Amino acid sequence: MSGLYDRRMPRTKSGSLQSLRRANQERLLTLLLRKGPTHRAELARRADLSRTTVSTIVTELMARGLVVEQDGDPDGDGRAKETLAVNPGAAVALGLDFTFDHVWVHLSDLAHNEIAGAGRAVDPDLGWAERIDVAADLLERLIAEHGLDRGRIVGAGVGLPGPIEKATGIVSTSLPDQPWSHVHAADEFQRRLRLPVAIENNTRLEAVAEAYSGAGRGIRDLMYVGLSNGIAAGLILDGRVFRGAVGAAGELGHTTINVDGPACPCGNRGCLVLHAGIPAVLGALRPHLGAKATVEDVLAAAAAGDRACEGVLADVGQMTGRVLASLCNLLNPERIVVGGELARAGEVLLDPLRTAIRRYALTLVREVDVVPAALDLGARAGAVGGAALILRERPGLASALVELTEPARKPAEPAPIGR
Amino acid sequence: MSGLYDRRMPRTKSGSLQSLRRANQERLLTLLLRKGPTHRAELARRADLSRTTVSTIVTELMARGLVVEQDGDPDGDGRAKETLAVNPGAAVALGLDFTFDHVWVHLSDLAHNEIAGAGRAVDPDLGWAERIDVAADLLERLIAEHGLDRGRIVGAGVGLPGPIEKATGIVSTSLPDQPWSHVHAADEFQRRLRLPVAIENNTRLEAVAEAYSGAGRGIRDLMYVGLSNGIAAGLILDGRVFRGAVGAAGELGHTTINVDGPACPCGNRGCLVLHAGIPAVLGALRPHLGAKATVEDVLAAAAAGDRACEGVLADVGQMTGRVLASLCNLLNPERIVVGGELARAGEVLLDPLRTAIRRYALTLVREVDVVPAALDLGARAGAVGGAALILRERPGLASALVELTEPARKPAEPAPIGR
DNA sequence: AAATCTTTGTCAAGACTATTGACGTACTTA
DNA sequence: TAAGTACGTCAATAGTCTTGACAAAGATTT
Repeated sequence: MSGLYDRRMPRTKSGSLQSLRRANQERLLTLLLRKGPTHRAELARRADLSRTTVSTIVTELMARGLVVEQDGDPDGDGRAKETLAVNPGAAVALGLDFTFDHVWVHLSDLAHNEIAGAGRAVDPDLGWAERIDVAADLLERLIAEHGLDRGRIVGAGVGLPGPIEKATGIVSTSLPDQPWSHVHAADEFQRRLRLPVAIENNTRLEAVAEAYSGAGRGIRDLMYVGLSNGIAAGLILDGRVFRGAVGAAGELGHTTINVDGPACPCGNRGCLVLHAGIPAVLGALRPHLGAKATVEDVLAAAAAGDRACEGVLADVGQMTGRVLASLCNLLNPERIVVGGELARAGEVLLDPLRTAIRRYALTLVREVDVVPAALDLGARAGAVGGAALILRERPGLASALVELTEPARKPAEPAPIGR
Repeated sequence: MSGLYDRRMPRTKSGSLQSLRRANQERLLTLLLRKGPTHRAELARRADLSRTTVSTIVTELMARGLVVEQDGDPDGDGRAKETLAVNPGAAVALGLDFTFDHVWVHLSDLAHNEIAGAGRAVDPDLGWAERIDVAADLLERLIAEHGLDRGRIVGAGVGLPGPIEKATGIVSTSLPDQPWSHVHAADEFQRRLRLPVAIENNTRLEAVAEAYSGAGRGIRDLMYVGLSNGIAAGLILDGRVFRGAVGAAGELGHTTINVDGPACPCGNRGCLVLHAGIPAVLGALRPHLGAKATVEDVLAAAAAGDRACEGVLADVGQMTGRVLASLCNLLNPERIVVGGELARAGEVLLDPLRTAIRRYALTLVREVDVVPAALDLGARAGAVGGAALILRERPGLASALVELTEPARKPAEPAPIGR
């Protein structure tokens, strides 16, 4: 996982006395980041430190602007607690998402609040370098517009289409006409952004957004399923993003559901995506709605009670559910979040999906609950997830925050974002 | 995961000065346990400690008998290194495995070497309590026979048939006639063994044995597939055992491979196990080999070139491979280890399995390599895995080792193993 | 309304640990 | 044989955290 991150950690000699202080600073900061606002005595208990030590460290952190006092609830016996919290404005996380025809940029504060966001449609044929230019342009505007300090951006989570090779950070899609094919994305973004960068597959970022601030909050074993042109999964296993040996985990669309089915460009027959992807849905309804129908049209018609549309969406749910049933047997997730454009069909699709899981999965595992993506983010989900990924998984985030506010540090470098 | 472990950790105030020494002791010990023998300067670099500190700590650890000097390779420039290693005999890990007709007991030293092991066939109808009695009896004999110190056993990894509920440690098989159904195994073994206990599914323990000392050594994302009466997987994801939301992850046998296939007791139709489980194999060959044929007979016949047997085993491989292809798309493992009784068929089965994966999985993920289980452990694999699980995943093992050798500690308690 | 209880946050003194810098040692290379 | 290199150890120093005591702030009881 760390392969995707810049590893210029502050080489503090962990274990030494000098760094013991630093380590404890980071520990308290991490506690505040994870568990939310608390008071000093509680922190002391959690971190197994004395109240005295916590006091001195908190004083330092407050002087650095990383921690602020809130007015919390004056509950409980004894003297009133002085509630402390991480200063959400102390730093910013950046999320970028590149889909085949859009570029999205998102900035979150430390509390996952949206600071700013923007998106722009791009020509599907646009090259990758130009796409980065678009993102840089959007980012520059947001920074200028909101008067942000570049030095306070603690990392960028970047979503790209296709699998990302974990070891190298190269986009290794097998389709040669994809703009990102074989681009060493980790390096490129590193070079352009001068930030710790995490490259991730689009769907995986949507999963992250749902897992940390959407319908999957607090779930350790989560499966996010994106139903759109392709069908893919983003897995959160044991509370962490799972990527697979080479970063290719999550492909669902090419699961065979019908050995004698139609041929697929992938080389097999009867793949799920041929029956349940958006092109298949539109194809099936072409006689009914005409050749120019869009997903919007189908969803609208289904919502209005059109039987044919309802039927096709129900089939999508049923077939997807059958595949998910097997995967539930294998992975036993606690929750499945269904997202992507088709998921907006709602219960017309979800109900048959649930039924299929209950029917085809084993007793214990079919207790999984299946919910629609909760975010009204739509296409922005990927970029939101990118920022969330940084806030949750960037190694040494607390360390970076302390570093960022080092009293005797040289003035922030220019940190060029453009080329 | 920690739910399965006894949590009586030494409540040292981590972060305090007193425990800083302890923490560093444990860190060096952990380094030695994980990375194998090294010398002081190397340890200092790895742990970011000064050579001086490492020296003093190592002296203490040697006085406690946890670390010993070896004669290592005198390579490199400069003064010869004094190679250090964990004293393998400093502690013992216990593995227990309960299959439907056997009880296995295994003791490993800290270097995963076998100290002792034993097994006994039991009546399939035997109750769970009596099975524990059998295990306790075997264990007592081994302890007596080898003159072992009970106080040095640092934990027990226990394999049971069926899924184990992660939160409670209850065996939650849905079959009411299983001896372990609904037994609160974690509690029971805790009570009987007075040890940190990890309860795990049999197949998962076999996976652990392969992962840490067999054909899957060093692989972060590993899939172990057990082919015997049932068909199940044990997953090592991101280097750790994966259990799923309620501990039921790993079921492969009831993946539907044929919608119109025969009915299965699980309620579905055309499950893989109906076509590729041992009963199915024997059933298919009954006209050919007779009703009394065993797996041994089939394997022997296939090895001798019997076309019918070869064909059936090849079919098992092909069908299993088709299912694994989908799972590779989802999980993108680095290696698949095939174990269980049927895996002993060798290439007759593995070759079609590989072919199916290459044919049905996507480009990137089908580079997975597929190997047979390397251990000549046979049925003992589960017990070996139990001990390995303790050595690799027991939280605070290093801590326990230090604790164990505390200079001023009260004499080891009787630690009754029987009732 | 006063007294008591409980818990929080701070202060000063003391205990402990790890580092620094220097030294002797042991082995390799020229 | 001499120089070079890296390892392991020693004494002195600097730094951090804890202990124990105390004032502060609110809740509860009398």
